[in-house]
Amino acid sequence: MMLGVVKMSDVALEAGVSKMTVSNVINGRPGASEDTRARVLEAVARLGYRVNPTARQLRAGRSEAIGLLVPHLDGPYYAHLAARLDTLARTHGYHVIIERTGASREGELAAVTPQRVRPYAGLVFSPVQIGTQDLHRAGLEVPAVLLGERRLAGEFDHVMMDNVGGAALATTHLLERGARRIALIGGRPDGGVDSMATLRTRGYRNAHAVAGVPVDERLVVDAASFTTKDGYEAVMRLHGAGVAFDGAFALTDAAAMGALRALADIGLRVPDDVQVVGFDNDAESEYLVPRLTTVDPDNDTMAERIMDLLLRRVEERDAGGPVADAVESVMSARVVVRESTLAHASGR
Amino acid sequence: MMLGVVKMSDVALEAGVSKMTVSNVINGRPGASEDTRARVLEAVARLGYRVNPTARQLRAGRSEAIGLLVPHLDGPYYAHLAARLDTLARTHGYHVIIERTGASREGELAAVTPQRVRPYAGLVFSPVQIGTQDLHRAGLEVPAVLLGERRLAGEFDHVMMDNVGGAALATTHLLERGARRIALIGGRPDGGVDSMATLRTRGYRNAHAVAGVPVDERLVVDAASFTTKDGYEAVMRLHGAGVAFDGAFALTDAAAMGALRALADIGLRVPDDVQVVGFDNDAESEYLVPRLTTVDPDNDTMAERIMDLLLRRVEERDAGGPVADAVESVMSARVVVRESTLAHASGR
DNA sequence: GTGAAAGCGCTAACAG
DNA sequence: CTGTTAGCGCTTTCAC
Repeated sequence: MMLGVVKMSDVALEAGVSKMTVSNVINGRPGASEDTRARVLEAVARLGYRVNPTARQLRAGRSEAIGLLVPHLDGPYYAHLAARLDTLARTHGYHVIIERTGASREGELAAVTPQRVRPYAGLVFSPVQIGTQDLHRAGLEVPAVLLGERRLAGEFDHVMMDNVGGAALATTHLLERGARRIALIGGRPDGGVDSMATLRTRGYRNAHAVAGVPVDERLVVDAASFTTKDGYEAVMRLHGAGVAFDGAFALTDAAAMGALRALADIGLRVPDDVQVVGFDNDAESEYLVPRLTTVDPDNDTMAERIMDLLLRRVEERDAGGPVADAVESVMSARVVVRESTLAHASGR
Repeated sequence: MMLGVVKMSDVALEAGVSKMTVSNVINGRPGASEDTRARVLEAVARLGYRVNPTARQLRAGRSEAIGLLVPHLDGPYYAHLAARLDTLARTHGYHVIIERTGASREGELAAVTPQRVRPYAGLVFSPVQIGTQDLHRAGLEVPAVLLGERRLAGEFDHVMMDNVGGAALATTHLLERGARRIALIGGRPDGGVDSMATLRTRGYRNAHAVAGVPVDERLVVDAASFTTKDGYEAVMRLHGAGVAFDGAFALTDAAAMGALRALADIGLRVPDDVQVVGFDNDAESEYLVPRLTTVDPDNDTMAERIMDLLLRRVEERDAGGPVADAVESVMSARVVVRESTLAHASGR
């Protein structure tokens, strides 16, 4: 049980070989006799040697850490994704490290600077503010998979959830159950750049158009950052303004939860007076009172897809071969029907 | 806009000085004329130079990253803590990197190995399975603050929430509101090592003892990992076994949420038939139906305390001076009264 | 099959 | 005040 840090030269000494041979054995490179290999491994075990990732990286640029850059960890969404990605990564000898960008432009730019990103074998990045141009300018040096709401044409693999489609599904579900005045909690007008909010708003409008139901613009209310509190306040504002509604589509389950609470305070029954649908299928949504109908964006499949693409890129880079074209992958969403919408269609 | 990575020698060349001078200027070390300093900084700006943290670390062992080792990110608890710590760290030029240990012994041991820990300036670690001995054996080389449920005597600073006291407060609150048969959702018998569950269970028993109310052991039901699902199932088991109760203390807000849902399914009204208290004061607990009375462990103050202690240790180490004794700090909890317990005491 | 030399980008220690 | 030398622990290159 020697004290101090054991380094490769210690192992070399112990095994009676050179550092280089130790390095070769440890990295599973060919060109070492069975005998030597065994001696080295034994020395490694005896001394409890572990490579120093910092040194390896300085020299080889390699590491076993995958960076996950997320705007925040407030809700269960990114936390769950992180857990999922980490589990997948570990089956391949990597592990995931999470960094918050704070959802600000500066935060995101800082997080993708070469010196912050270099320690990672690969990067999973969910950009909120910055676009392909910034990313290109930042000169991202490590394999990356972008993740997010917006379509980001460019040189990076990109996995998106189907925001427009999922929102349309949710809205159509409400329309089919007889709702005609559907509040959109967290809705946002189409602006310069797409975001989760503008895309889901688009889905809401599309569904109305298809069904031939007009949208009363007063039903579209913003909800700052889609938290429970924001959802609560949005419904309260709606009620305060005297806008009547018989359905509510909240852009997130968290916001839906706040909306449910607000409806209870107002004295409106769910689903009898107002039917409610959320988006995300958080684990908790199944246990709300009433249980929440929601859009399941299939995050588990999404996580698998992300890790798949990223590891492919990492290997591709290690192999030093040609670089495949960027892939764009859109996950498909589905509606999970629960108590907050009527069990039976009430005509149409 | 030169391509490739700009290194310190490039800056030195550009500024007409040596690498060492560049290093001194960049690190704000004294001993550089105003003139030189200006020239260097200008060159840095012109070339867009940024230090390579890997190299710096290999040489100096220093970094600006603080590692936060948590068992999981399932609930809002650690996610919120991470956000809080990160915000605090950034005001001091550090940033927080989160790693999941998976709450397993192996996961925790792996996370604290020298090579995993070395990249950090400091460590915040919430151990679940491993104890002071393991930590000592692991030979933690970086300043660390332990965080957690259990009392961990030893060489490390330690910030704890008041599990026993908080649980006693919650239980006393229920007793004062007239509850006499209080289910303990997630309760666990005192075993070899303290854990969040055994400590809160102890508080529950203490409060009963003080009030002179006996505990019916059938009211103490385990709840695997204290999730919403676990809370739901625990109450259902209780009901299935025909155990009556007029109060419920859930070890976490998440479990309380599941308990509320189960009570609704059973047809018991909260707080009229059963009064419910949670623990954590999650942001969502205020928006549940009914709003949840809960124990607020004062996580924000806790985060400040943690960062405070850690940065002090980091500076201490940088200064190379004597090492101060380990500090143990227990945060104090309070009860936040909401709808899930009766607004007026009903005698006693 | 194995090893010696060189150096990744940076900084501590000392010399000037 | 500024520069030179050495070396952190590892891997790439190339010789044996």
